[in-house]
Amino acid sequence: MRKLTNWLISKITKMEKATDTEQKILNAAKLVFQEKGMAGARMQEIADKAGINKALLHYYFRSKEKLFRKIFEEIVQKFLTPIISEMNSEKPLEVKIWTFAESYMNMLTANPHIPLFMMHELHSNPKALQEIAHKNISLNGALLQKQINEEVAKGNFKPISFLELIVNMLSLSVFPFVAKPMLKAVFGIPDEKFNQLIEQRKIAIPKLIIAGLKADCN
Amino acid sequence: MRKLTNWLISKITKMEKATDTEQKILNAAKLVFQEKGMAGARMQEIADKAGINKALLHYYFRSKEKLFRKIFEEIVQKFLTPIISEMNSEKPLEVKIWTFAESYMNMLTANPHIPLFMMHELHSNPKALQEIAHKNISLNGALLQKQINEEVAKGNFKPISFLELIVNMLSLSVFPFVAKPMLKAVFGIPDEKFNQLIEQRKIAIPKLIIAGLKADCN
DNA sequence: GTCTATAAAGGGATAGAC
DNA sequence: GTCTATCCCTTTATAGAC
Repeated sequence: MRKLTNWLISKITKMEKATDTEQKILNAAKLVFQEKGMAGARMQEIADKAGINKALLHYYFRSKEKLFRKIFEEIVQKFLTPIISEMNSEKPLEVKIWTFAESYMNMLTANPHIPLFMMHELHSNPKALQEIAHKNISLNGALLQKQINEEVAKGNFKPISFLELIVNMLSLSVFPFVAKPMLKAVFGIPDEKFNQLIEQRKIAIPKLIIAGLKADCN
Repeated sequence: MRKLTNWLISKITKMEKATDTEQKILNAAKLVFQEKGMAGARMQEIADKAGINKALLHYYFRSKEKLFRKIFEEIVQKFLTPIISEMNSEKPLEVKIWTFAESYMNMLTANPHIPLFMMHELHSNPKALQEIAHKNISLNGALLQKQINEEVAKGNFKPISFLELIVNMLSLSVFPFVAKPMLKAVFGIPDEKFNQLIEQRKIAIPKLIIAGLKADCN
């Protein structure tokens, strides 16, 4: 009986330690991969940041490749889900435009490295997304286009394809985070001023997008 | 006399070969570095693409680091010079906006990998640009701001900082090239449709920017 | 200048003890 | 589960012949 109890305790302890360690690894890996990319990341650095050693990394995730995929999938999800679910919602078009900019830039402010990381890795391995993309809900372009066309019919908006609209919104929202190092260097912008710029864009972007849509602006 | 002639011919031949080989290396390195980034690039691949062997790479450029810097500087120049010289020109503001979008996207169409490469490398080594930036002419923000303020005073434009304006123009023009792999995967866009999108944006971007500036659009 | 061969370092992955 | 020690392949860089 005593033996059984000890066995249980040990088992549970190990399980807790396991999930704990696994989480520490994932957190460390997320940091390092986002900072250096797949090619630039070093298993040693991930181990150090997680407070363990390389061997244990391979015990949990058999290879660098496997560990990377896990992180990559998670980040792709985080990047795409908000866009897709917002655009697929039944809200009125103008509401979507307003809420998307604010909520998305909030997410990016909390995770500023996501866009550049994702774009870079996607560029060096375009097939990687194909599989992941199919696991997710996909964007309902038809719905969005229908909403646009309704506004056009009412004489409120000029015609535009949903793709153009999304590219415009993504460009204006995401690019500053991708270009942050350049903006800092070329214009000498300190962090504080960058944050102000982002804050201000949560309002400026919807305004710009809508001004571009309005039929009475030539 | 015959000997001297031969020596000269050999010397000249070697010189020609030298600049020729150097150029082949630089071209190959440009391709590989842009495709894989500094960390992902392999000297072997550069040598193969240049039609020579690794040893010769090190003969011309002592290290991967040195070769990379050369390429990186050239690309930064190519990315920044058009923006800066266009914005520093004395043309009227609206003309700048129109010509920038078209000429810049033409350059990017011919060199589609430049933005992502530059952003990625700048992210992993922010100090690198500091030195390069100082070698170049810098953007004259005061001139641009003066032009904006004049239009505001005339009642044509709403107030905006030159930084916001530039970030908007850069975002809309550059982001599609950075996001191309994602757009292809998520929206299933083939190359041909992507090119159409870019072509169409040469006109759509200036229109959008100016609609956002016009005082009579709310 | 260009090559082949090789040194030297880096870094992912495994063996085996605890 | 976690560690130390080590393997071994990859990749940068150099030596030396032609």
